[in-house]
This record gives sequence, structure tokens and C-alpha cells, in this order.
Amino acid sequence: MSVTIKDVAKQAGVATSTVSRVLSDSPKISEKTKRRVRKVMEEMGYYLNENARNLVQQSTKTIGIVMKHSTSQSMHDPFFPEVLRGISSYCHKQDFGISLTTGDSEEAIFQDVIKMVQGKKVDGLIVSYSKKGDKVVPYLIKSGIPFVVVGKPIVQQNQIIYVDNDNVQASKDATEYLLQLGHQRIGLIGGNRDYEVAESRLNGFLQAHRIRGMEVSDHYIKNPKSPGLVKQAVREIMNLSKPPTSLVVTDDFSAMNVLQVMREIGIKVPEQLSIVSFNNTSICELSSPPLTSVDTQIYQLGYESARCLIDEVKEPSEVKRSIIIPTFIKERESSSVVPKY
Amino acid sequence: MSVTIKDVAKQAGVATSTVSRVLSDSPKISEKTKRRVRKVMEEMGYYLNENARNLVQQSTKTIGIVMKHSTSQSMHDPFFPEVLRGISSYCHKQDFGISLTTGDSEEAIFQDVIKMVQGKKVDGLIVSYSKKGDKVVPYLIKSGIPFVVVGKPIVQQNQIIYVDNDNVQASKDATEYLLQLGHQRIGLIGGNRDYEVAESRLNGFLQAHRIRGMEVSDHYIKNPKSPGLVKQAVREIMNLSKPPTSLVVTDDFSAMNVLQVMREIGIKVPEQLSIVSFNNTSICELSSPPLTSVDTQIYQLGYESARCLIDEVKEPSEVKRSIIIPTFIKERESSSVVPKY
DNA sequence: TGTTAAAGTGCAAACGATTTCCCTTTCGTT
DNA sequence: AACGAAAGGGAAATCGTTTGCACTTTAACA
Repeated sequence: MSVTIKDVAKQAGVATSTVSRVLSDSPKISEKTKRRVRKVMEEMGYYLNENARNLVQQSTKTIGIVMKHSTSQSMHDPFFPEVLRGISSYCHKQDFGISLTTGDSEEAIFQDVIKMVQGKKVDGLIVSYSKKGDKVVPYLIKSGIPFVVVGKPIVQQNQIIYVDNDNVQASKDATEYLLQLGHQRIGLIGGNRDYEVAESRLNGFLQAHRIRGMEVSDHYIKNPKSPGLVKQAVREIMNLSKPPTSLVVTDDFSAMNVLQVMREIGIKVPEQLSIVSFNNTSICELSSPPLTSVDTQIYQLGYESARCLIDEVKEPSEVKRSIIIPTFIKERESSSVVPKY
Repeated sequence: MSVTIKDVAKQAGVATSTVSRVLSDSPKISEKTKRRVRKVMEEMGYYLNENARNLVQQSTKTIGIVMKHSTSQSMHDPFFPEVLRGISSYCHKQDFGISLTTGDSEEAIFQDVIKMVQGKKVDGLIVSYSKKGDKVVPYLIKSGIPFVVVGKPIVQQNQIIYVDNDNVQASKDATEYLLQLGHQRIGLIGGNRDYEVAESRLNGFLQAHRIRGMEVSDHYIKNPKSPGLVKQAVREIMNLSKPPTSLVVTDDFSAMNVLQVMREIGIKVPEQLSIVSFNNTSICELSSPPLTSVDTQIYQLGYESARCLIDEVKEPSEVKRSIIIPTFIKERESSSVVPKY
């Protein structure tokens, strides 16, 4: 149908190889010929067929993105879109395409990944989460395809390129921040402990206490398995005889849930309860009150992971360097000094 | 490198054509042969190379998604992620892949699209917005590739497949809803009028008034060009000597902005000001107070657009049918009867 | 003027499938 | 036993590029 390299060659009176070389701007072709060929391409409306090129080059200049299971979860939380934005930005700079998994169950996603890899549809992958018992990462290792994970891998960390925050530190910082404000009773609304990030945040939370020689009651620690269970967890924690005066919350979205519960049960934020959450996504500014949140620089997380991946695709490195993106606390109105009794 | 159809053929003692037929489960091949070939494929670890198939079939079983200019805008608003979720879901069912534009300027996106289309990387496209002066849609029409737009196309509506709400009606409903609550002074916080949706919502808003023979002051109508200008617009509108008692707001995100301003200037929602917004995204439930919002069924919008597109890819239709997704008002706490003075 | 090197092109073989014709078998019918 | 049809499978062309190698100019140098 469409005009091919052959047509151009014939029309321009050269060989197809010449046209191909013009396409890649090879120095073996004289300027004069290039100009002539380019003119013909223009006239005939030629455009390169990427599929043909992909086939022979054994590369697609496309990366695959593996979303967290349950697109719904990924999508509602602004985390995924933001990391995607970062990835997207770097890919565009490097003229790489993006291909998404479409599955909505863990198994379906796994199949998507296999198809991408074996079908040679992508040159590399970004895994946008790190989860216990996940099959994707082990598979990718075995396959030998370049990939990077956003978050700290559960297994074989030294063989995997990853981009992450220091979540232990970040959580420690958040907790320490509340301690400095004078809070003695701090609760944690964490996440599903199957995800590495939840585990790290819990550790940081505990460490901050330990450093000060403080014990934390188990009742102050909740790790709801899914976003839907957050409210329940918050209610439980606030129903304790001695409820915490502040909460470290694993993400902004959950913090909004917290805010709702407080509104329900008539507890004022920050007057009666301080909140620090994570990610500093755009809802922080828009909630009432605006949320103090640990900025995890999600965009950077995405951008750097794309950079690492594409570097690796271009020339595989022997040693797998990983990258830690710094975090900082963005203070807003959801946190204040501990109420005096 | 990897094992090809030829290797399998040799190993199984059949021709490549036979292997290919086994792959596509052709009825021309006996069950016995199929079993044998499949076993060999299994043993050798064969996997089909999609690029090779794409080349000969002239099709990629992949659709491209054109995001609204400024990924940032697309991404912060949960609209895009949600429509993507719907698209994704249907694509997965049909075993289609998804490819995203990566550009972050209108021009860059346009180039992405050209590359996808001319490079034959996709079988069709979904344009996730409808904007005045947009170059993508006209280009797609000219190219002849199947595509559908989410939203009502500005030009040549009858030649374009689109999936949309009846935004005029939806806006009329929202306005009527407030009128019924007794509000006499209703303001509109709309969107950038370059987008079709903003225009329609404005019309619906006006129509609802007209039906009752009411006039609307221009001062009550704001169409900030970008999300950043929403707050400013809200302040202006509330500074009028006779400010509105209720607001129709073009999306939930903007409504959150409204809420913030109200908090700043000490106006209580819904006691002193009612708000109805659009989209009924997840923040509605989480805001304080929870937002009354017109559910536009974004997920469905995405799902149906994917369905239309893939149908069209499979067999191009002569007449371009479009689809209107119904809307309904989800009442929450941001709206109430007009305050009595 | 002859020799050689460099520069510029062309030829043809990949890349890994699909698909259109054919050519064998095999089997049922008469 | 002979014939024809149907079923199963093979050979080779094709899709649109890239690329290693060989070939022809042209220019330069002795």
C-alpha cells in the first residue's frame, strides 16, 4: 500500500541500501545524494515502517510499564500517574515509546509482561511497585531483559536496578518531626505489608521511637490491607482509651480518609490531632486542612527510573547501580505542637 | 538468538507453514500434528515474535492513546487515569496493547501521533479530549486510520466516532438541581473554553436559566484558562456585592479549590454556599464536606471508546456511530437548600 | 600513466513470521 | 478397481527494513 524504501530507491535511481543509509544519516552517503533522496521521499510521502525496522534491529525503542495489580488502586492514588509523567518525560527526550500493561489481576498482568518480553515488543520494563511474592521480577531476571523497579526489590537487591526513596529514613524523619513537636503518642496508619514500602515505613517509625528509648504499643500500629479498610483502622485506633495525638499516614489519599473520620467523630485537625502523610501529591494543598506531607518526589522517581532503564538498554552495565531519591517534609496545616492538657 | 518457527519446524519434521497454522489453530491441521508441534514448541521454549507478525499482517493489535496536552494537567485530574482504566480493561479483553503518547507540548504530541500512525505502530487511536484548533483530529481523518474521540468533536462530527456525555444536558441538570433547591443566584466555574466540554457546560447552565426565564449576570460566569486560575476566579465571584449562593463547578478538582477559598474567606459549605461539581471522582467522597457531583461515568467513557475503536479496527463501518454515556447526580453534602435571609 | 586508497553505491541475505498455491495421501463411492 | 474429492501438509513469495561485502568510480600520488 504505502510507499516503501524500494519505491523511493527506484524513483531516485539508487539502491534501497542507499535510501536506508540516508534515513540513518550515514556518513557514507554524499550530501548530494542525501539531498536528492530526501527530496524524493518528501515528494512521494514516504514514511519509515517501524515494524520492519524493529524486526531487523531486534529492538523497538519502546519500554513497557508494569502497573501495580488492580489498576483501580494504581489509578486513584495520584502516585502512579505522577510516576508515569516522569517516565513519559524522559522517554520522550530519548525518543522512546511507552507500552502499558492492561491486565487487572496479578495473573493477567504477569501474562501481559510475558507477552511483551517474549514477543519482543519492548526493550525493557519498569516495574512500578515492589511486592512480596511477586512473580514478575523473578521472571524478568531470568529472561535477561533490562528492567528497573520503582521501590526497593524484595529479593536479590544487588542484581536489580531500582530507584527508590530511603523509606526508612523518610518515615523516621516524619516520626521524628512529630516527636519534636512534642507528641508522645504517635500512631501509624501504614499500608499493606506485602509491599516493601509499608515494611520500610513501619521500620522507620519504630526506629525513631527506639532512638529516644520509647516503646510503641502495637495498638498504635495499623497496616490495612487495602485502601477500603483505612477508615476502619483509624476508628479503631481513635477508640483506644488513650488514643494517639498524632498520626503518620502512609499516603495522602489515606490521610484524606483520616480527615474524614476525624470530621465524623468531631476531632479537630491539627488542634487535637496532627497528621503527617507521604507523597505530597496535589491533594495535599487542596484538602482541609492542607496536609503536611513527606515529599517523595514521585516525578523524579519516574524520570530517573526511565533514565536508568534506557541507559541500561543502550548499554547493559555489569554492575547494577541503583538510585535513591531524597525526601523532605513539606509542612502545612495538618500538624502542630501537641495539645497541652 | 531465540528459537524461531523454523527451528520448531525442523525439530518437529514439518514445514514452517504448518507451525504457523498450528499457532493460529487452523482447522487445516490435524489434531495429531498440532499436539506434536505444540509439544516441540514447549520443549524448545518457542515464543512468537510479534514484530515479525506485525510486519506481515500489517497490524499490531495495539491502540494509541493521545493524552491531553500537558501531561501534568491530564495526570493531576483523576479524569485521565480513570478513562485510561476503562480503555485498558476493554483492551485487555480483546488482547490489544496500549501505547501512550509521551510528548508534553501540543506540538510534541502531534509528532508522536504522526509517528505512531505513519510508523504503523498502532491500529487505531483514542483521542482523550476535544479541543478547539487541535491538529490531531484533522490529521487522523486525513490519514484514514480508525480513531475515536472522547468528548464531542469540534468539527465534522458526523464523520467521527466519539463517545461522550450529553454535557449540555448534564450541566442543565446540575443547574436545575440547584434551582430546585431554591437557589436564585448560581455561579459557574467553568473550564478553558478551548475545550468543547467547557462550552457545552456553559450552554447547559444558561439553558437551565432560560427555561425559567431567568437572566444570568456575566459576572457569575467564569471560565479560567487553567486550573491555576480557578482560585482567583472564585475569589472574584465571591467578592461581588451580591455573590451567588451556589456554584456549578466544572470538575471535582476545581471544586476542591473552591472549597479552599471558602475556607479562607470563612464561608460555610453548604450552609452559605452550595456546590455541585462534575465527574464524581474519588476525591468527592474524601473532601470535606463530600461533594455533590454529576457522575459522568468516566470509566464507561473509556471502556466504550475502546470498544468502538476496536470494533472499527476489526471492521471499518460505513456510518460512524457515536455513543452518549448517561450522567446522574450523586448527592452528597456540599449542596443544600438556599439559605433563608 | 599506472597504482592505490578512499568514497560512494549496489547486491543480496537476513529478520521471523503469514499466506497463496500446489502436491500428496487417504478415503468413500460406484 | 478406478475415480474424485477432501484433508493435510510443503515450497516459496512476501512484508519493509538493515547491513556486510563487493564493486565501481574518482582522486591523488609517485
